[in-house]
Amino acid sequence: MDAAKRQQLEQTTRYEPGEIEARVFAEWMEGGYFHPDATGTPAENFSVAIPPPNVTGALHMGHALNGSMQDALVRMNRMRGKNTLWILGTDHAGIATQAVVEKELRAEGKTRQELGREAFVERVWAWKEEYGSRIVEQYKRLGASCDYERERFTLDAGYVRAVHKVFKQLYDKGYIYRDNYMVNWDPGTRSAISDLEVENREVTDSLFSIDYPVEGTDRVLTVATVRPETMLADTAVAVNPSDERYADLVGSFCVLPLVGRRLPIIADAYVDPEFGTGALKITPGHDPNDFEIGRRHGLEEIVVIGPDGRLNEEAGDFEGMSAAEAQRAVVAALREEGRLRGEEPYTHAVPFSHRSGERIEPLISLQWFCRMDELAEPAIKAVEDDEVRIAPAQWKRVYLDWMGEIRPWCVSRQLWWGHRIPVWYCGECDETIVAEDTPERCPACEGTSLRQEDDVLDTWFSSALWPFATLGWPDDTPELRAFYPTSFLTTAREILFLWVARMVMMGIEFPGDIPFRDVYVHSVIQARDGRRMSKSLGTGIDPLEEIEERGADALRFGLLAMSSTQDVRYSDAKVEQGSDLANKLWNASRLILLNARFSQDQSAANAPQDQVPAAVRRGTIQPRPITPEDRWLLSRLERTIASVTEKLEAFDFAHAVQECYAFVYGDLCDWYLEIVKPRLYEGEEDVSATLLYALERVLALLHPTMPFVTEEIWSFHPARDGHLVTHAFPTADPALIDEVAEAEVAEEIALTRSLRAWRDLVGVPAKAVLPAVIDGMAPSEFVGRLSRFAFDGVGTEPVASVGPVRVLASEELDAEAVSGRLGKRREELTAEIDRAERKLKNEGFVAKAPAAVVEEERGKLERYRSELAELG
RNA sequence: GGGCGCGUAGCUCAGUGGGAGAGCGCUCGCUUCACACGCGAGAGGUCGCUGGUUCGAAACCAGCCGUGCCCACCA
Repeated sequence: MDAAKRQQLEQTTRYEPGEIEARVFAEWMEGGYFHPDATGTPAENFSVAIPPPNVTGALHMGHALNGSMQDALVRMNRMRGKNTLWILGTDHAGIATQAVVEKELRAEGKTRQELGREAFVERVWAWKEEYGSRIVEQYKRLGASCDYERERFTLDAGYVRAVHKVFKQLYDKGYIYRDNYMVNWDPGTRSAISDLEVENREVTDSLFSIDYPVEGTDRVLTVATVRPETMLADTAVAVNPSDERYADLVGSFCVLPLVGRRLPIIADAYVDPEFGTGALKITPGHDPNDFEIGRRHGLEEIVVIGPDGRLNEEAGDFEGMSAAEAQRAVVAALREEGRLRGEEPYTHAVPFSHRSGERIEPLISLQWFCRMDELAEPAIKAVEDDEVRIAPAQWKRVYLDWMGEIRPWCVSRQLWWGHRIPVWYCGECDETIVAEDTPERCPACEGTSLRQEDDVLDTWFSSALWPFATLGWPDDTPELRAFYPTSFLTTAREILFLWVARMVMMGIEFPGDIPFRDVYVHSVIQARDGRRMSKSLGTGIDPLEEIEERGADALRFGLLAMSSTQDVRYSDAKVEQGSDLANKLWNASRLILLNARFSQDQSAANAPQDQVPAAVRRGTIQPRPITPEDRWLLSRLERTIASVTEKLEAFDFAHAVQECYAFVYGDLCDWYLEIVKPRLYEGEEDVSATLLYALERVLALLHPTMPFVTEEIWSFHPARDGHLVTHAFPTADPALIDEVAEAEVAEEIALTRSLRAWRDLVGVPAKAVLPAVIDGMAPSEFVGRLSRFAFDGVGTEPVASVGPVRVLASEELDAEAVSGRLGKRREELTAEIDRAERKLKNEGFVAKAPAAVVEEERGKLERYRSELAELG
């Protein structure tokens, strides 16, 4: 360490992340550590494809949590010498992005229709060029060690090729088809959306009962509906085939009020005879169930509500009204005709668009669909066989249940921004051409008047290709060979179906292998008050503000600490705990680095080689334990390394970081550093070596979760040889586990604590050193120093016992307080003895509990009794 | 309607069969030469309720109460 660095370290008594993070990140980028060569095999390498954020997005807590988890694993594996790739990029996010640009246009008083498709799409690209990399920059603030040189976008040229190839192959296999079918129509975006983009909400509507006269009789069938306006499109009335009340009417006709259309009365098992009157009006054009029934019975499909949510020319007098207006008008007309039998409040689940928030209008339209059964089959097997492992375990079940009932996927969207469907229609011979590249002429008639399909693909169609399209598929690239399948995916559970399942299906179908080995479904971080974090509710907490305030390491630590398996409220205290830890590390390091005596012969070029590849620099300083406390520290450290590693590998990030915290605060700082301070100040080389060794390992162990502070401290370490990012991740060394030293020092620590507690309870002045003698053992020097007792026996009468220690009378001691404390201790012991005795008198316990447990209880009783006897 | 969670200290959460834990907050004492974003010592829980299994239950089982999420085509 040169003089300037030493001075910097001496003067900086607090860790200040703000000044450091940007510089450290720039060093990493300059070093090219995040940009691996495409060499090796997927089995040897480690790779992760980031869930691509929307180009319109700003980093939110979900990203920050997700990113913290991925980065922890990515960094750990990189430090293990694996060729590690974390690929990132953004999603074109059809609806969201189109909405942002349309809003801009509106502010200028323009619409996209005025602009025209081509100009509009150009405009969106311009927007993307200007703002699209914002979120990528924000990931850097978090410290995410992505390969920023391999950034991808779901609409870049290579990606478009992949999408076209997939579409064509699925079409050629007969999975993709075009059909007039009932879809979830979102009047807000004026597009069809998939089942997964619909959310059901409880709504209270009116349930209307309407009389439909039966033709040729004076009977009526009373039907119930919450959507009376759709009656204009009714094409039948259905009853249950076993319903005797109506058996004689099946086959005859009703007359539709207001319209006069003849409606066949049909029998279908779907109808519940218990509900209402047991007669159901059938509207195949505007109800998914009725649609199914209609197809079963070959009913006419009439559509009265158009894509704009208004009634069309089929609606006669009601044309042009909105659905709500039409409802009022239809009800009024029915009432006038005396057909309205009743009206009552009715609460039920109603579909709403996840995208626009508007109520879904189910209607029949011409869309592109993808049949999923065949694709799902191997994707089910992959998860059943744990080729793709989903954790926590309950999500495996959820995945399999959903996949078992998978339905066709509506993949077309009536938008302009996105992958325009690679289908062309021939204007001359009606041929439909599906091609990867724009065709010159019709292959059937050689005609050249080809018109491309207007619709674009669902954004998730391209997202589904993410793990392999980003690696260059469909070309056989070095990246694909080195990094596919990827190793790990972490995701929020809400996109398990929307995204994860589809990647598994597409991965197996196209590159021919699963897209990732492990999926970890993480918990949701809620707002501080337990509500959802959401922009619209104003409950979001901005991770960048938190980074600004406490540092990226603090936020990362906090989020990981919060992320147990259950959903959890955002906790400022956990983030603060992270910044406390960073500061603690910084200051403990200052103590070590400014006082340790380092000489080159400590650096062990002959360090034992283990499994860490040569490409990774390994630890360079060897410890020199000479006391039990040294061996204790090293033993505790190795245990911590083993445990933290195990937790990280099991995606148990919360416990991993908490254990790091406990080791640094407890074992290292509260005890070991306090214990060895005298030796350190004397310049002892042995303890210096041990401390530098321990610090190196601690920094490496913590680097995956707190990369900035550890990298910065490492820059002051005398053994430093390059950045910490590529330093070897510590492997626990079982040779350093020392049970004897651990037990011995643990006992001395316990004694120190009880001596301190005793003094506090008796009210001894903090600085007073109390005379005492100790029976039977010669404790380490630190026990007396840290508890401020002098075990030299200089003093008068013993006045109290604390374990093996006899405290001697001195003027600092208040006799009354001492005897008070003594009495309290007697009470405690009596209670404990009573408890243990009762337990041991229980015959069932002695007979059935494991011998070790009984023995332990006997030992305790023994100890309590003898302590009580000593107190007199 | 089906499924999955959760209910533990004032707050946020750990803890899957052998004497209730962490962080924050609170109380008391310390400007001890790494750190006052610090150090030391404490107070504070009939572990939602009721039954059951067990020598032993916060943990396992059943029921109930409260609460959250996912899936679902009864108008």
